[in-house]
Amino acid sequence: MTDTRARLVEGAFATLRDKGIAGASARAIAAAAGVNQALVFYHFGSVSELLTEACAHATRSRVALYQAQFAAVGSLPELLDLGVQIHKGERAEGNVLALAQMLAGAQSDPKLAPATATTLSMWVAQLEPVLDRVLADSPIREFLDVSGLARAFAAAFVGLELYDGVDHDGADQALASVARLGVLIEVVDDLGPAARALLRGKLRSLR
Amino acid sequence: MTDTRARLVEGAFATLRDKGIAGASARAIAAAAGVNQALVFYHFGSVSELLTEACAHATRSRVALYQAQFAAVGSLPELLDLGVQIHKGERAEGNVLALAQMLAGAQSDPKLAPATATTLSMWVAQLEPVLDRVLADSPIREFLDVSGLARAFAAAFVGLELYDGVDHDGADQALASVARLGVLIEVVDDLGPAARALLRGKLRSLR
DNA sequence: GTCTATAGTCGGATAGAC
DNA sequence: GTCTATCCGACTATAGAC
Repeated sequence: MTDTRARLVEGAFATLRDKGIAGASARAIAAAAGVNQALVFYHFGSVSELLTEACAHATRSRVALYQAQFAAVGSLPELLDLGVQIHKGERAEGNVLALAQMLAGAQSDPKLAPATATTLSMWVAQLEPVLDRVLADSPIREFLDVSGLARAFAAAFVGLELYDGVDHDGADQALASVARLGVLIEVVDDLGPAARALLRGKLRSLR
Repeated sequence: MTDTRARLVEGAFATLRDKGIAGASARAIAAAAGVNQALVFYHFGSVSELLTEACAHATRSRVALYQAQFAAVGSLPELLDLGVQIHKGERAEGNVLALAQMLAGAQSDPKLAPATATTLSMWVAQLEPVLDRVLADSPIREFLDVSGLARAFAAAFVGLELYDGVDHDGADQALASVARLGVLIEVVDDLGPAARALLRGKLRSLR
């Protein structure tokens, strides 16, 4: 990737993060990148395409960063703790916020939708096998839709990030309560063979 | 409220829902309301203030609509079912989507933040007492932060709504999996006195 | 209260010099 | 590949007629 292209991609991401989708104009992006405004159109054709590229690039690098940590997770509480940790890291970095802005923009600009869906699915793809793994021994696993849960968690994350922007304390409280929910499930899993068999039976009867 | 004011409030909401925060200009809103563009500024001073008013008004009326249903909820699965139902109703109506757009806009326009936080807290205020009530007899209640959970659910809802805009099937799957999670908690609550006491003890030791 | 008209700014996008 | 210059549409906001 040439220097100018890279600067534009970086500038687009920073603008999306700092000024939101409503403020991510070609001029604002070019200013953040320190290049001429016309180059946005020369290199990417349109602002939407540049934003698409920026979002994909940023997520690729962040997902790669966390891959090892996802792989090291061995229990649900650990996974939720990693989630809290990622939330805090990405809040500072602004990655999830940028994704949220893309999601908001995609509701009315169809050109942004495919890239946004792909970006979100990159996080889901990380989450799903881990969730599958930590629930492997649990009696509740066959009752749950792991793939759906992974999607729900990813979407909830985005919502929490947006919430954080208008009520920081409230969002922190919400995040902490979710982390506690993980411990709860772990405890249930650890009730002993009798309760475990009872639980399994009850769940089976409900399917 | 005079006719013009009411039309503008209605038009602002519709524009926010249909064109997103990036497309909610004074001109677009006035066109949707069928009134002159200058009247936005005469009646509300600025677009931000009109959006603030529109969001508050829409949420007030929708929350009132669901109040009876919230009051009738007697169990966690019922609450989650109501959540799914509200999600589907509001998806059609566009209320949660409008809130999501306000949240996205508030990240970069501080003038929108207070109204957005208030709007979200109106949903949380509905949710919290119900959550408190359906968990009243559960051994897990004293381990959970009900207020935080209510906030997490509200934020997750917003995230799911945004997700829905770029991947309808994925969002539906996510929503269904969350509803199943409720049944799971109910089943755990219903394991019998022995397992219940055991669970209570384990949770106490973790506090 | 409502309208027209308009000032002034910012936006996407392109043409053409270098 | 990069720049300047520019077209033209859309925007916020206001002034002033009615």
